[in-house]
Formats: sequence, structure tokens, C-alpha cells
Amino acid sequence: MMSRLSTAERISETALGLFATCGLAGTSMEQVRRDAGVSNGSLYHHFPSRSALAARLLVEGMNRSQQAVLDAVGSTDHAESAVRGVVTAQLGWVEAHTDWARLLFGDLPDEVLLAAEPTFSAQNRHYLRVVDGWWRGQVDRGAVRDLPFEVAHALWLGPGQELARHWVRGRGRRRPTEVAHLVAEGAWRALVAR
Amino acid sequence: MMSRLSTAERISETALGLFATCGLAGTSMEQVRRDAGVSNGSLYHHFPSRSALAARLLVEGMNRSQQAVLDAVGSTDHAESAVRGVVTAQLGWVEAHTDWARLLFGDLPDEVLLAAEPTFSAQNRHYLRVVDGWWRGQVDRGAVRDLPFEVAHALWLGPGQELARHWVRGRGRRRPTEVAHLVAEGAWRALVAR
Amino acid sequence: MMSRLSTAERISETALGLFATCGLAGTSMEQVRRDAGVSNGSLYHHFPSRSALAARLLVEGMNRSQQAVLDAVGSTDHAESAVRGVVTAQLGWVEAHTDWARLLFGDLPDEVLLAAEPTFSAQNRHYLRVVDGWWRGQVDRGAVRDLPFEVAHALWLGPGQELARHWVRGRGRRRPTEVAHLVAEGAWRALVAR
Amino acid sequence: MMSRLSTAERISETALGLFATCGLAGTSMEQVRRDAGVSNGSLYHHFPSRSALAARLLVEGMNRSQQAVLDAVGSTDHAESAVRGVVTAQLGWVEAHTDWARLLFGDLPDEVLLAAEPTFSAQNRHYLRVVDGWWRGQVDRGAVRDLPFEVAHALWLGPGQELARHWVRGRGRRRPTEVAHLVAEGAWRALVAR
DNA sequence: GATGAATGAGCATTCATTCAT
DNA sequence: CATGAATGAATGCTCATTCAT
Repeated sequence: MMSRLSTAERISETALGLFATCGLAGTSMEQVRRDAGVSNGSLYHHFPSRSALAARLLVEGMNRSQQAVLDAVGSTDHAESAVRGVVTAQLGWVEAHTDWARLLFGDLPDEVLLAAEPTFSAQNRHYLRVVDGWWRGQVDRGAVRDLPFEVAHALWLGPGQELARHWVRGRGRRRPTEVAHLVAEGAWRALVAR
Repeated sequence: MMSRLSTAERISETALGLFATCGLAGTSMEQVRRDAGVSNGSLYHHFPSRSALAARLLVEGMNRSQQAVLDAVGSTDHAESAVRGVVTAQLGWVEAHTDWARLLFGDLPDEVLLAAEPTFSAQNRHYLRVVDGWWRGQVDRGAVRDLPFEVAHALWLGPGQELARHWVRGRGRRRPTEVAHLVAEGAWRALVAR
Repeated sequence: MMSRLSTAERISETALGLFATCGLAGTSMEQVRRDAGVSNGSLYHHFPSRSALAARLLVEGMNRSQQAVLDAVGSTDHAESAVRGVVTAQLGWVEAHTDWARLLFGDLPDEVLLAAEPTFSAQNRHYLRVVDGWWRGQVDRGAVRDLPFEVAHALWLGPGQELARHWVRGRGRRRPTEVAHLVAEGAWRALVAR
Repeated sequence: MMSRLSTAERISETALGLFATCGLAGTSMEQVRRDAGVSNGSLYHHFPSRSALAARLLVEGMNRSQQAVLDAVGSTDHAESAVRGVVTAQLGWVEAHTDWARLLFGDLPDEVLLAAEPTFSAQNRHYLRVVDGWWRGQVDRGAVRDLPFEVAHALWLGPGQELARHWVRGRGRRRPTEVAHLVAEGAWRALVAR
């Protein structure tokens, strides 16, 4: 009997692990091929180019990560719960999916971004539209400060991002979820009206 | 007459520009060599390996960037001024030195980090010791919230980091310095006691 | 139609000739590639490194050369015939396969020896076990002097080795096979009991 | 105060050690330079080329090694003593000067041989003339078998050479001087008239 | 005698990718 | 879907050597 995973899945998983460990630019198709135990021809049958492989993982990872945030935002109309919930969700997701996180935190060469379009930008647009929309609603309602969205986004998710970035690189004592409530509290204070 | 810059300087500057444009992993020694107008042997005489070249720039850039923050912290004992000043300094420095910033924001392969040690970690220790020391002083004085340093650091510099990261990648309308006061305000709210 | 030899064979043969002519250390992969009329990628597809190529030839050559000796030893139980036969076989083989001989006589860098393991040492063990065993048998039978095997081996094969070494380097008037019987006679006298 | 050895001597000794360890072809001027702690310019001031350095050591080593044999031959007219004495001297010298021996046993690229001429061939001629002359004298006197000189030389020094070769490469249990008398005995039996 | 910058050719090897089977 | 041979461009790096100071 064969392994449980399909060839394509074996390749994906192997690649994700390698990207996390060696960085996207530090991983070659040859490494993926070897580690996945797949023939050259087979590899290229499933992913017609290196960029295509990276792009597919990027899109998938971005989707998962943003979904975690969107779920948190969508779960309540109460501003404070949502703001805090997003931070908690962000840190929880990173801690639960460090490989994906490392990929998303990394440098993405233009060729990969190019290959990831259009799915990528559509996805992104959707994410931004939803979150931005939610934010403006709360501004109108007077629940949060009236800030340009990029500033709000930075104050909201920047600290968690920063913390997570250190965490996945092995720096930082505390696990993200350990301090999530402190970060969430900070974000809320930075954003709440008055 | 020769060019004003020494060979080593010409190499450094060329490399920094290329790293900023093509990414660290996307820049080859051959490109550096060609663009700097230097012979192969000469290039390797001054920088015995690709990693050594990258590491030297990394250490230098890190030093400059951290110095901007240290200067801001050291310039006053008044907590609010210092907290705000650091954010402003951070965003100002990034905007004024986008090439350096791009290098520091990028993915640094282990080989480069390895080559950057020990200067790098010594420098880092110094930076953290000073900033951490200052922070604890303010905590004792009751000026700021009693947060683990990594959390404080994330709330303090994370938003700016996030904003700057987008900015140097060409995303984000507003220039960092334009919104610096808003980010600084957010950071202060997140950190101030009470 | 393609050439009769497989790509791998074409590479092997070309490399053997070059190693014989220019020495192992004096032969570059580039030369092999050019002379064999093979693409770079193809060369490395078949032999993943310079050392691997050399090692494969080394193992093969060692095998052939030792087989000539083993055949001579195995062909008779009569001590004198075997001792003389081995010397004759040794010199005959060298004269008939100077390219192989030159490779085996040359300096073998550690990397190559390392790459040749374990096949190499297994082969060697077999060779030594057989010849040593045969020798001890003759010692017990009182046909030859009771000498430590390494000394016996040196007296037995050393002179032929020395002669062959000079011959393949172009020194020495007489062809090995011309003087084989004299060398064999000397070896026998050095080894015979009484 | 400076080191006791002159720069040239430091270079020579370093090079000899490296040649012994890494092989002649495996040693670069850069390695010699580094290990000797000498500047590039200084190295080339003393030895104008890589080949010149190797050649100088080769000539010197050959001289020393042959002198040991010549001394043994010259010390007596008694054939047996001389034949045995040469073998003993040969093995003794190798054991006492393994670095030199390794150099002399190694592959010598043409460029080095070329650079070693004419000293080298003059030395060699001298050596051969003396030993050949001595041999013919003994043949005429009926003390030894009437063999072509190259065969006699192979039977005489070949076994020791073989043994020594293994010894310097770390193979072979017994030290050369331990078994010298056995080898000498074998050589004498192979050569003695009757 | 010593120093170190400069040179440019050369090399082993990796890589992404294609293609015939 | 899978296999592995084939391709050729590109890369990081080493080396022997020269030269101005």
C-alpha cells in the first residue's frame, strides 16, 4: 500500500517544512524533491515551477491566517470583544501554525507574488474590505478612535505581529498565547475612543 | 584620479543598494562585482564570502538603526516624551534610510546571522540592556504599565515596525513621518500607567 | 543513432584516460565534460561529484587489478607456480592496462578514498583474506618462509610494483613482461623456505 | 625578537608538512601562506612560484633520501653488508622522516619535475651512476646475480619501498625498522649469486 | 625584505526546467 | 501519473601571480 498522502500533498507538506526551516529563497526544488521522495518529473507534473509551488503555499497560508482574523471580527459587533479577539486569534494561530507563519513572515520575491496573483490580491482585497468596513462602522458608532485604517491596523495587529515574528525565530521567552491578553489590552487601549 | 571611495566602500554601497532592490537572497556576488566595477579577486580580498559581506552590512545597519532609538531614549527622563520620541525616531530613520531598513526587515539566512556573530549579539545585548533598563526605571516610577519587556517592546515599536515594513515594500499611501504622531499617540496610550 | 556507449560509460572512459594523462588532481570536471562530449548537467546526473567519479573508477580498477592476482593465486596449489604466477600476472596486467595502473599508483586524496568506502574496503578485505589465507597455508605446509604477511607481501609484490611504477611513468627501458620472469625468480628466492 | 627561523625556512617547513598531509596537488600557496604566517608578497619573494617551492623541496628531499642509500653502499665493499645495509638505511630513513617520504612517494606533476631540473636529474644521475657502478662491480666479482640494473634495483629496494609506502599512509601494523632485517634478508636472497 | 591590494582565469557544483518514455 | 536522463546558464569561490608602496 502507498503512503496515505497523495503525491501532491507530500510535496506541499515537505515544501512548507523546508520553507519554514531554510527560508523560501534557501530551499531548492531539488531539496523538496529529495525530501518528499518524489521523482523530478513527478514534482514538475504537480507544480510546473518553483514559483508556482511557493505561490500555492503562500495563497493557502494567507487564506488560513486571514480567516482566523475574519472569524474573530465576524463573531461579534461589540468593538472591544472584537479588537481583543482578533489579537488573541492572531497569536493563537501563529502559535498553532508556526510553519505557515514563518512562510508568511518571510521575504516574498516578486516572481512568487506575481505567480500568486490574482487569487492572492483578490483574497487580500476581501480581507481588507471586510476589516476596513468593520472598522469604519465602529468609528461611526464612536466606539474607536478615528484613525486612518493603516494606522489602526498597525496599532491593532502590529504588536502581535512583532511578538510572533520573534517567537517563530526562537527569540522570546513567553509563548504568544501566554501574553495574548496583555497585548490585546494594549491594542484596545491604543484604539478605544476617549 | 581614482574614485573618492575606497574599494571596500564601493563594494559595500553597491551591495546595500542591490540587497534593497533584489533582496539579500536575490543578489549574487557577480552582480555586486559588476555593479561595483571591481575584480573578482578584489571583491573576495575585502569580503571573504557572500555571508561575510551581508553580515558586515547587517551589523552596521543594525547599529545605526538601534542608535536612533537609543538616542531618543537617552535624550529625556520624561516617560511620555521618550516613548513618543522613540516611535518618531524609528519611523523617521526608516524613511530616511529605506535601503538599510529593507535589509534589516528582510529574511536573514542562518549563515549570515552566524557570520554576524559575535558583534551582532554584543550590540544587541547592549541595546536591550539600555532600553530594558530605562523601561524598568519608568515602571518603578509608576509612569508606565508593569509589562514584561517583550510585550512592552512589541506595543511600543511593533506598530511602527509594521507600518514601516509596508512602507518600504511600496504598500501604504502615507509616509511614515506623516502618521508618526498618530502611531506615537497609540503607543503611549497602550503603555501609560492608568 | 547514438554512440554505442552509454553516457555514463563515455564519461568513465574519458575520465580514466585523463586521470592517466594529467593525474587525478590535474584533471578538471570541465575537461572530462568537454572530452566526453556531455552536458554539465548530464555529467553531474551520473556522477554527483568529482570525488564520486574518481572513487568509482578507483574501486573498479582496484577490483580488476586484484582479480588478476587472485586468479593467479587460485589457479594452483603449488607454491612456486603461484608465487611466480602472481608476479607475472601483476606485471602483465599493468602492461595491458596502463591507464588503470596509473590511476591506482597515483596519490588518492582523502575525499576520494572516503567516497570509495565502503565498497573499497570490503573489496580489500576480501583480497587480503584470500591471499593471506593462501600464504598461511603454504607456511604451514613448509613451502615458504614464515614471515609476517605484510613483509611477505612486500617481498612478493613490491619489486613488481616498483618496476611497474617506473614503467608507467615512462622510465625504464624494458617492458614489464620482458623482465617478469627475472622479477618472479627474485620473489621466489626471497620467499621460498630453506 | 623574531621567531628563530628565517622566513624562507618557515615557508619551507610549513609547505613540507602540508604536502605530506594534503598531497602536493592538494596544497595551495594560500594555505602555505596562511599556515606559515607570511604575507603574500613575502611568500613570492622567496619562492617565485608554486612549482619552484615544490621543486626545491623535492630536490632537497631526494638528495637526503638518496644520500642515506649512498652512505650505506659506500660504507663497505662486502656485498651482503651493503645490500642489507641499504635496505635498513632506506627503512630507517623513511621512519625518521615521514614528511619527506610522503613527498617523495607522491605524484609529481610535470611542471614541478620541470622546475626541479636540472639539479634533480644531475643528482639522480649521480645516484644511479654510483649505485649501478657498485652493483656491476659486485656482479663482476660474482657476489650477486647478473641482473639488469632496473630489475636488481626493484628487487633490492622495491619491497622496502612498498612497505614504507603503506606505513606512511597509516596502514601496516609494524614499524619499518621492526621488520627491516626480514626485508633485508629477503632482498639478499633475491639478489645473491647462486 | 615585507606588505596587502589587485587581477582574471578557472573550477566544482547547483539549479530550474524540459522531454522522451 | 511517474520516471530519470538531459540541458546549459549561473554562482560562489579559489588560485597563482603581479605590483605599487
